[in-house]
Amino acid sequence: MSSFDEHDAFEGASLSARAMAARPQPYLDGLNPAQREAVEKMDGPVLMLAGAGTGKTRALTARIVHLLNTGRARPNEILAVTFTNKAAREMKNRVGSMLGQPIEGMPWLGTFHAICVKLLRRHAELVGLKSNFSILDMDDQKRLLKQIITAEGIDEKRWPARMLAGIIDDWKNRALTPDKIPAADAGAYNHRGPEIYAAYQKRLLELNATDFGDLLLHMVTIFQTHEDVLNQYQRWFKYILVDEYQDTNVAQYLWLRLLAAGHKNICCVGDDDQSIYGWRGAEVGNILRFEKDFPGSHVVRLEQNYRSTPHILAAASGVIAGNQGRLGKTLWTEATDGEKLRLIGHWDGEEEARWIGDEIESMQRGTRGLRPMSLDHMAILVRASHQMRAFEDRFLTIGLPYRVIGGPRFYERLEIRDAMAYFRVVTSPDDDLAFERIVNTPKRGLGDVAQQKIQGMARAHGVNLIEGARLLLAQKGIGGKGAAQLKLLIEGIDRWTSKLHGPRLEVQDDSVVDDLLDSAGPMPMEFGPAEVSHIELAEMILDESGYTAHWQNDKTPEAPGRLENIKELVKALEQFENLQGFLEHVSLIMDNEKEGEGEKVSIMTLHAAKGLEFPCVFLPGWEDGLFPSQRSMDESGLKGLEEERRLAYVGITRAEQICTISFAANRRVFGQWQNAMPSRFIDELPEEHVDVLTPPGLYGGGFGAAAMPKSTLHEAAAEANGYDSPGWRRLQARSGARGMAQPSEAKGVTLDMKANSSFTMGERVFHQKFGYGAIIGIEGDKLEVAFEKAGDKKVVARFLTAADDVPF
DNA sequence: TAACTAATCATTTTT
DNA sequence: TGATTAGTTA
Repeated sequence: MSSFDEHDAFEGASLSARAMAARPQPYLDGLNPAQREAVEKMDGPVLMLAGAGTGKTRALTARIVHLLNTGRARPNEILAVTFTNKAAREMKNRVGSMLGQPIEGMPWLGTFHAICVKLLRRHAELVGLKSNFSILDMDDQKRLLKQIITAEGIDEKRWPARMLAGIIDDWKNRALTPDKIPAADAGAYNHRGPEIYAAYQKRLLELNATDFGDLLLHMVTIFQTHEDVLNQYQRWFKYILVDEYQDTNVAQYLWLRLLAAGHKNICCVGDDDQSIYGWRGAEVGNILRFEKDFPGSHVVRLEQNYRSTPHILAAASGVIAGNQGRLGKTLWTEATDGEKLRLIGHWDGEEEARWIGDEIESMQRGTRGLRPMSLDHMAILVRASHQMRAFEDRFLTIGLPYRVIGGPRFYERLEIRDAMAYFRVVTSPDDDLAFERIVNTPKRGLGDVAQQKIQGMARAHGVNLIEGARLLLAQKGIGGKGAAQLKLLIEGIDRWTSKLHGPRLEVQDDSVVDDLLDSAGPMPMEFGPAEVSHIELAEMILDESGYTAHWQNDKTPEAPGRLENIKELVKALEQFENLQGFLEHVSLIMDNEKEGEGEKVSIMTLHAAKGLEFPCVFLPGWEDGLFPSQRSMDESGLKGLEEERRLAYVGITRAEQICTISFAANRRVFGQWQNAMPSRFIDELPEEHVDVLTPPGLYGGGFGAAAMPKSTLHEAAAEANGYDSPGWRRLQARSGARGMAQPSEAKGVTLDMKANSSFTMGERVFHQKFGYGAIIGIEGDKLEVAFEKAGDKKVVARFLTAADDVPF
């Protein structure tokens, strides 16, 4: 470590390569042979096949450090691409700590999207954009498409904008510009797809905007049509590293291949068994084809697992073995002990949630001779986000702290999007979508009619909406209150825009692209420093527009929270140099990693769980149709099923020590009760690595000690297609006898007796739905209770029980 | 123009 | 079932 302090690794680029090689290489210590091979094989294409939990990130970061340390590349000559911002951040941190100093000098470590934005800002004019283009989110994208569809007179009921957005995204993922749509796709969207796609792209250019897919697509187009530009970057990026290569789509693949064609030093890391984003264009084929695509490549397999017990690995391997056409890996571990996977069936989804809640609480306490486990070490991984609700409901009721990962995102909230739209209007005046959003927010008396007039004027003169509004005012095309308000708004926008920049400077000569490549900054400076800080400007915009006041005057209960969020937004600005930088950051940051205090159980989707690990993992909802998802199977057939199976593999391999799989016979879907068979993946679990748990009994395990016979798994597995195995039917019948006879409030009935005994003021009580609370009023058998989570409620005594007697 | 009511639709997964 | 959206009415 300290050796790096003595000789600065970056400045050392001037030293001879040999001197560099002589440097100590502590980061190589402790790598296993495969990892070490992946680090030291620096030249030529390398495919690092890294199974779950095999120390992939460690190898990847060591490789970067090794490249730097041996003088093969300067920090800014390494292109390191990840999929998520989180992964990028983590890599940055780990490289930094391995080097013993922060890495300011790696401007090209980031997500595909972030790197493409940076590139596209520099070459925007090559595709008809200005470098201050906006990045539309999916909502804007949909609104724009809707406008186009409506203008085309298409029945939006039959051909929804959503569907069109999906089709266009798909084309962009496949790097297809409107002129390259294959004949096979001509029929898309009622045969109008290609044509409307073209119109959409045209409109985006007019708005000086891109959508997500464009960021990559435009860069691929530029590379394909401007050899000089491509050559510069090919020469510049001496080494390329790609994380999660199995998740790349065609556009990303092309982008990488174009860039790697120079030095051919590309190292792709991935795991074909963890490819779970096929639905959004990822091509497992990319990783499967690697050796063909990059001749002379070297393949390294990381197979030693440092995460899970042998039982968990064996179970995961057993499941994934059902897939065809894998590159093949055999995970192994030095660990010996550990519990088998646990499998349990439930009557319905609520019972499943209840059981898992109980289980979590008892693990937290420490049961069965196990040490108490922190809630932070437990996670519930679901297939679809709607499954989360059952757990949230239950955990709220029993007061179990939880955190939802990947839930509604901060930047998707109404007030945040509004505020951002104001900023966008100022930084990118052509962004009509942003203007539309704010023109009547807060209410300015500018309704549909007025907005139509502005639109019409803008279209007639071929200008943006702001100019359109200006013309409309000048021609007195609008009157009354609205006119005055609109005038105020336009004046405001002018004022804010003028404060955005300082005086204009001489524009730099952009002849030296290499200089640009060196810098991490977004753009060459064209303006001097602004007189007002961007933070002050933001506050000014929000105040003067009346947006802040709008929420201050709002009396709905959520208004204070929204104001709070806006405050937070402004605070977040501090970390950026200007509004543009901030907007860009926000549009690319999709994660919401707010670490609340206190330990909490994590709830997330299987997709969100990729790359994470927990000592204890619950995998609920393993029912055919839900998981594997019916939709996946319908849409993509065997491919879909295999992706679902990989999802199962990802889920199981998240667990370090304890993995509990469960399923329910009945579940409410859209308010409708539906029943389902246990997932076919359950049958694929190797029996010898699974313990089948007893379904929870009524009144403290009354259903006898006889566990659901172990033969269930076996029997079900034996019947290749059938799920009405005797064992399952038995379970169903049993649970049914209980569940049907005494529906949801079975426990409540027993409680009634106790509930009738009198409560006293201040007593701590428990309610099935509202959770814990204290008695604050008594009127006969009606009690007023201040619930901790649900607030004050009047409740009939029979629904309450003393908190000490809390059931199950 | 804005607030209310009815109808519809959705549940995969996200940079 | 619940949220969002379109359409209707005041």
